[in-house]
Amino acid sequence: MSETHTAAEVAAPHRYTAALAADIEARWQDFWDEHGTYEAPNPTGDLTEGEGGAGLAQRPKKFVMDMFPYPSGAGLHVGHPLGFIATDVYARFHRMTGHNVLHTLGFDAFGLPAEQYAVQTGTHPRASTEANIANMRRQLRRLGLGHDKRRSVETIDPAYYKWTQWIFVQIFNSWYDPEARKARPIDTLVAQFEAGERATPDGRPWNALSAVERAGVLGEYRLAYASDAPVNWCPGLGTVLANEEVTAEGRSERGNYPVFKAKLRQWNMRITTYADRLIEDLDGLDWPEAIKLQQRNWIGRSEGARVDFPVAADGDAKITVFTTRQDTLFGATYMVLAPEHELVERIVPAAWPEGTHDVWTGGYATPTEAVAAYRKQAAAKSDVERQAEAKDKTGVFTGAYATNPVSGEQVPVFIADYVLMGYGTGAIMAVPAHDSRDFAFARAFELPMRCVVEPSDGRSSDPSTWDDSFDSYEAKIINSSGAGVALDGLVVTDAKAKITEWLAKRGIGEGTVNFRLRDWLFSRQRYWGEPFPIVYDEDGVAHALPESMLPLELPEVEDYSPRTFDPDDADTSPETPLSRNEDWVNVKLDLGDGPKQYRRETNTMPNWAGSCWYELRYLDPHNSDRLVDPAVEQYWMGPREGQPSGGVDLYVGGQEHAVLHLLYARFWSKVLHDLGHIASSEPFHKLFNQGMIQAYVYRDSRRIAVPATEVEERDGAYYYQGQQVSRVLGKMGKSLKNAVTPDEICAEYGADTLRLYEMAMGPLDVSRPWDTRAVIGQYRLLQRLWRNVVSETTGEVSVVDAEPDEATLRALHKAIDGLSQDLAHMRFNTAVAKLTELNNHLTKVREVPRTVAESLVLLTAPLAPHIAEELWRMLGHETSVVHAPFPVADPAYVQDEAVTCVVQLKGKVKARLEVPPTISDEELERLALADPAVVAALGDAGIRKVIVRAPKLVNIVPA
RNA sequence: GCCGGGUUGGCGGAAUAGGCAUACGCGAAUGUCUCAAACACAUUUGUCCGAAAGGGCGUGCGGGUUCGAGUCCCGCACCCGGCACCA
Repeated sequence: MSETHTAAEVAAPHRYTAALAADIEARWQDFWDEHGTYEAPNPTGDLTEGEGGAGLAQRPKKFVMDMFPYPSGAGLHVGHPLGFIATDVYARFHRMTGHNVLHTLGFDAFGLPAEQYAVQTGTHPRASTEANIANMRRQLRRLGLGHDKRRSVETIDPAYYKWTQWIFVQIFNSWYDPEARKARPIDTLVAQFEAGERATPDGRPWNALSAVERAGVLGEYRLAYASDAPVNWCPGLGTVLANEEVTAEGRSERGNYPVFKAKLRQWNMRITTYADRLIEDLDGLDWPEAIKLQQRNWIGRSEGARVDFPVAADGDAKITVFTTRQDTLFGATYMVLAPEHELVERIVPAAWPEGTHDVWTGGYATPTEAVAAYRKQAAAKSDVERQAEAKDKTGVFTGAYATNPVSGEQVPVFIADYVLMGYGTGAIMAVPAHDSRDFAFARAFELPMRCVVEPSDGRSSDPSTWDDSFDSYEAKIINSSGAGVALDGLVVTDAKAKITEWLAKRGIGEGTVNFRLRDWLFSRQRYWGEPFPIVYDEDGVAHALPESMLPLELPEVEDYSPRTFDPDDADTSPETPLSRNEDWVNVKLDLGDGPKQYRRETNTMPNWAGSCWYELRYLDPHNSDRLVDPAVEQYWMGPREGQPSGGVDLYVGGQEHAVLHLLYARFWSKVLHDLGHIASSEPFHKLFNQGMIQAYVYRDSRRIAVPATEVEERDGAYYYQGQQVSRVLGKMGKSLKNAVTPDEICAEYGADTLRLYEMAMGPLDVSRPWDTRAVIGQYRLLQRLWRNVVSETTGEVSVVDAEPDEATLRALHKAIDGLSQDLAHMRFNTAVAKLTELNNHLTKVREVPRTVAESLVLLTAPLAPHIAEELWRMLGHETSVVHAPFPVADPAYVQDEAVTCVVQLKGKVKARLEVPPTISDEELERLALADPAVVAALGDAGIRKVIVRAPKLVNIVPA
């Protein structure tokens, strides 16, 4: 103790202060670690021990999970732990209501930032990542989060990524059987080929194919496959990216570099085979509708038809289009191929046909020149430019004509970049009268339009008079009769069905479903990721490593930095850091047919890989024989009542993962389920998106952020070093100079105060601004709580062994009831408010009865566990409050003895009556009409009607 | 452009199921304690009129349903998020 005691310290030497909080918190954090307080028992395996391990079968379980953090070098700011605190409160509440609760936290530690940081500072990514993890573990421990530390995983741990690689091998060694609607081992497909049940592409028997040919055939089926395909190449990052990692502006999500299309040999996951199931199974999940919708939109299912248009000059060639409006086939007056479409070379004639319109040729002498020029121009265009020019349609005539299969009409074939190679078949039939894009193109190129859907908005049926196309699903089809089929008079849906059937009968089309979703590009030209468990033999055939060779550890290399290029130089190609280690790349292995020379795959997996399945490893983190013990997985995640697909009971994280991580994880889950490795077919049953904690950003006249803590407010304006600065709400972060760390708040008030503040700020799913000033409110609450149980002068427990009075009992049971419901439904902000109300009530009671104090402490425990443990111990309990039973409300005290009934006159409150809650309507009406204030307000006016809602309301309507 | 979410005091927010608008907290004002300040504690705090009693007005804007609307319906404005030439 120092010499200079403040007056308050002298007057109240045992007040709850930051120093006392720090002492309490450190002690209990040590206690929890020593006693394994948060260890949840498994039904079998090495983790059957754990607090409350007995009677596993009788107790409900709860698997509560956060999206695990990426260990950034900047450490945590107060925004990061919001979700962690929420799940912790939720987990603690469920422990106290008798659940076996699994709650832990790992680290998603492979990925670009660690590597970029490592390159900048010259440290190995493992070293910087481990240091970051250690720092974050320290910061998180300070918050008193009740994690089962035995179960924490790190994706960079070889013991962990052994199983990431193992899962990759499972996916590589399977195919999707559309009949069974599930993934099956690739052997079952080979068996079909061998037995001749399934024909090879060229019809030869399976055993007549060479090993290379067989590998090629199987590659068309494997769920993980390498292929040459146009991919997103980002020279600035030196790697290729998944579609999901490219922004709408055609730039990289990380780093914001330009992204180009380049044809490269890359690994992919056949996620498209699961498109339907990924949509269907959303129905059984308890997810925010907004997120489900985003996933549905991303997968983008659309029903339509494929239709073949024979090329007029080349009887064998046909252009297959995908359309959702096959009912408008009679209105198709031209066709468009994507510029890259492979049919283009084949159909282009030597010369322009007789009478070719001038605007169609682009001013070139021959179709070949025109097409080549347009292709070049289109390829050079970035996605940004392409979108900016979306309204100005460009294109060029190929010189070829195709035959409309229903009208027999010859329609010109164009190429134009408004048709995308990656969607549908890369070719469309253009119906300018009923599609706005085709309409714009037809206007620009003076192409004919035919109205085949009767306009229902009063316009004429002559498209030449229109400003835009007409689109309706309720309208009737017109002008659509021809060779063998007539659609006139049918509404759109009926016309679709009829024409689809007709096309199918003729073998020139069929009803089909198309998806926006593409296969998932799975390889990266990076060092800091999981190596692929794949080697290539001398013929270039890929082989998966057997389980006995896993994990395939990430080798040391001289230079782990990616080869990056001028961000704008599209004519570059990636170089993998792993390829620089020749000793590692070239290996002699025995994969079952004797030692042979192989070459390793030198790409690494994307950073999503490790997060696609980590929930499973939490369950059985040390199992070296299996990914997860089936009995353990069944116990924690198996399907059950109301959770048809099984999964984690609660998963909390940010909205930014709506499609990426959540879609990938669902896909892996389904494959593992199909192959019989897990009982659950969805990883996360309930998903909750927490909002962001925002912070004010102050900028000076040069728009540069200034340190937020040094800004002063005067008369509604803000000043930094005398200069006025602007204020906007933004993200919290180091670069914006507005980050507040949990460490500083813990130092000033303690972790319990921080926890309460974050929970009290507002509903968990809403974003709101951080306000350091307001934190003190929760500090005061804890001081009041402390004072309600402990004397500030003696430090002794001050509760009395007396019966609580009626009002206190009602306040207590109301709080118990309110907190029970609020915590169960994750309404943490109102839970804190109710705890505050109870505390405020007890502050007014001179002496707090022991029984009430004990309940108060139990109610506090999920939210502020340290102070609750300390008070629980001081009240004489030997065991931790963590597993103490949460109080149960007595309904007799939840309801008020007297209810305030409002008496309204035409909806305006005129009087209040204190009445018993059981009062009858008749009695209440009598009382209300007799009330002097009501009589006075009513005056001479008669009564037309009286609405009585006993016991809360009477509304009188005067005549 | 399309889809989704939102708009309540000076601020964060509360309001089962259409029934007392503003719980709880911050801030502010006043007071107690203190030589003083800070802390803590107590009281007040939507707004307008009024000395008060009391009254008027109030949940983004305009309309509607209803005895009664922050809540339901129609139209509009603004803000935030997602998707975006997807055939």
